[in-house]
Order: sequence, then structure tokens, then C-alpha cells
Amino acid sequence: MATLTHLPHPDVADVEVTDVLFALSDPARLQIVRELAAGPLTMAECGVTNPDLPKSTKSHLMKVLREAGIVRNEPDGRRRVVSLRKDELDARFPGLIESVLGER
Amino acid sequence: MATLTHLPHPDVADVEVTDVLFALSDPARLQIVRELAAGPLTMAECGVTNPDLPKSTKSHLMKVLREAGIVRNEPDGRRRVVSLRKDELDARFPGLIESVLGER
DNA sequence: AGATCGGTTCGAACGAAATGGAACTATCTC
DNA sequence: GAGATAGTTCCATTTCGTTCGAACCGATCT
Repeated sequence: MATLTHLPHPDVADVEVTDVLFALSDPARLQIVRELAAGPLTMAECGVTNPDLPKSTKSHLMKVLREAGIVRNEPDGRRRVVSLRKDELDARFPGLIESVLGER
Repeated sequence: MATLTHLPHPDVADVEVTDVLFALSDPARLQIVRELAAGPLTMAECGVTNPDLPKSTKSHLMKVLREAGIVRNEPDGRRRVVSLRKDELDARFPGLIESVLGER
């Protein structure tokens, strides 16, 4: 099996809108995406608004975002850097991320 | 209790993005919204793509859309007319509906 | 009034997703 | 190599959502 360090990332062309919408429909996940809009973060850094969230739970939230093609999660030394796949999402779903993040 | 004929509709100002995103994250519900984008429909008319869907199921799908502020459901004689609350949604979440419906 | 039509609500069964602790893996430091 | 660090995965539990039949409701028609 492939190394654990490189997690599987779907091609954005293969993800359905409904998957993206579902991933963003959870407040905790949406908050993470908002934080990532400003730039990549390590796992430890993101989720500032949810300080005492168990790491297994956070990891699972991130997995949903990753499998929906919203986020990229790459190893970097002994931690991981998470980034928003903004350009790819914009190409596939023009205006979506903008409008979701732009409210309020 | 209030009359059954007039169903409760949230003020769009009170609905959360996450509620809207969740409601749209189901393929059957999203399909209904696509159909409604062209104009109001009666319950019987919408769901063309899902012909043999039990009416209780369809009613429930519609309830989720209604409670998310996406759709208006008003009595009209002995049937009901369902319409997309497009203007209100556009005002509250600019570009959202457009980008969700615009993909593909 | 009674029957029918179009739709909603109730309730139960089922399925899917969230949660979080414990075990595991990889990397870095000493 | 041993220990600490930063995360992921596994598993069990609980919570939440879906599905659909049956009962119900209001409007219409005869």
C-alpha cells in the first residue's frame, strides 16, 4: 500500500458539487476553510476557534474536506501543511468559494 | 396551533450559510432547486427526474429546502406552489445560488 | 354530505456521519 | 536507540438524517 504520509487527494474534476457543499455545510469545517483562505496552515495551527478539539476529531474533519477536494494535506517534516485548493475549485466551480466565504 | 395550510418560512436573514449548503448538498434536493430555477412549480410538477418518489419523501425533501430558506411553499387551491426564494437568497448570499446552479 | 385529490405529518426502521479514546506511524532530537 | 512530537487510523458509541407507509387535513367536486 502507498505510504501513509501521502494521503489520497481526488482530482477536482472528479468531485461532485454536492460533495463540496456537504463538506462546507458543517460549521467546524467551514471555519477551517475560512482560516485557510488566508494561506496554508499546519494542522496544529488551524482550528484556533476550536482549541480543545480532540486531534482525532480534527483529523476526521480534515479528511472530509480533503476527500471533497477542498483541501490539500501534505507532509512537511513531522507535521502536515494544509492548504485550500482555491484555484482548482475556482476553475471547477466558478464563484462558489468566493460566495460561501464572502457572506457576512 | 397555526393552520397547516400556511407552513412556516424562516426569514432569510435568520438562516445560516451552513443550513443552505446542507440543504443543497443532497442530489435530489439540488435537482429540485434546478427545476425551480426556471420558475414556480406545483409539488406534483417538480421532481420530474424522480418520477416514482413517494410523496412523503418528496414532502420531506421540500421541508428541508423550506426550512433552509431556499424555497417558498404556498397553498393554491388544493395544491401547493413551490418557488425559489432567489432574490432574497441573492441579497443574503450574493452569487451563491448562481455558482451552485451554474456548474457543469 | 361524501368522495376524491394534493399534500403534510407521524412514527418506525434503517443508514450514514460525528465523536473521541487508544493504538499506530513517521519524523525529529538527544 | 530512546523519547518526544505531530499527526492518522481504528473502533465503538451515539447522534442525526433519510425513507416510506399510514394516518391525517383542507379544498374541490358531485
